[in-house]
Amino acid sequence: MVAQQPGLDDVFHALAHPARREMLRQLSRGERNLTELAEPLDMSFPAASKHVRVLERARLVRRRVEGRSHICRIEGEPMAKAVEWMEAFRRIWEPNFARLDALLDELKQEPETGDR
Amino acid sequence: MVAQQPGLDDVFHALAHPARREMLRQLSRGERNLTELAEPLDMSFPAASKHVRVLERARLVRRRVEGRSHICRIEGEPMAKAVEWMEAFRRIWEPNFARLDALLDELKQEPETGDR
DNA sequence: AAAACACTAAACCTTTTGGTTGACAGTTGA
DNA sequence: TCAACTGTCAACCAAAAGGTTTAGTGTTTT
Repeated sequence: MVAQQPGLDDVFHALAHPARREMLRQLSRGERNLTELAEPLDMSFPAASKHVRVLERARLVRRRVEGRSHICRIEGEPMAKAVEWMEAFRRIWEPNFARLDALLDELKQEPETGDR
Repeated sequence: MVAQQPGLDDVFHALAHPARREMLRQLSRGERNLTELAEPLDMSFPAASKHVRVLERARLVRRRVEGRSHICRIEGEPMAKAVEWMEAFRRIWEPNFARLDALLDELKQEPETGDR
C-alpha cells in the first residue's frame, strides 16, 4: 500500500516554491491577474506564468479570462485536504497541536475582511 | 518581498512524494528503522534511504544509530509550522475550515495510542 | 572466522523543474 | 489605425529529483 491521493503530490509540490507561496499570499487578499502576480517576483513574466500553471494543476488556483486579463482566485478545497492529511500526525506533535488549536479559536473570532 | 521561511521549501517538498508520505504514516505509528521503512515501498533500498534523507533535511524525521540499525522518529514541529502557514488562507475556504475545526474537536477526545 | 544483516557511497542514467529569450496573438485605449 | 498591454508558445539551458547497480563499511549472529 503505497499509493494515496495523487492530488496531494501536486498540492505539496506547488507549495514547495517560495514564488508560488508568495502568489497565494497575494491571492489570499483577493483576485489578481498574472501581471500583478508576477510583478513582485524577480523573474521573467513567462517564468511567473509557469508558476501559475503549477498552482492550477494542483487546483489551488482557478483562472478566468476577462478581455486580455487572466484573473486568478484561490480555490480552498485542495489546501484543506492537505491540512487534513497533516492532522493525522497530531499525536506526535501534541504540544504544537494545542498551540495551533488556540490559534484557530482566535482567528475564528476575527471579522471578515473584504476584497481589495 | 519574496523570501519567506526557507524551511517551508524543504517541508513541502518532502511531503510532495507518496513514498515519503507513506514513510511518515509508518512513523506516526512509532519508530522504524530504514529496512522497515523501505520494505513496503517498491523501490531499491538505496532509493528509500535517499527519501529518508529528504525527510531529515526537512527536519520532519530524526535518526539515531543503534548498532547496525538506524532508527527514525517523527519530529512534529516543522509540520506544525507548515500547517500554521496554510491556516493563513482560512478566509478563502471558510466552509472547509469549519469542517476541519470539527475534525480537530473530534480527534482531541480520542484516547492516546501507544507505541507499537 | 565467516556469513548475514543494515546501511552508505559512488557512478550513472532519465525526467522534471525552473529559468531564460524571442516571436507571436488577442485586447484595449489613444 | 496603431501602439501599448497582457499573456502564450517554443526553443533552449542548467540544475535538481528520482531511480538504478555495484561496491564497501560496520555490526551481529552462528
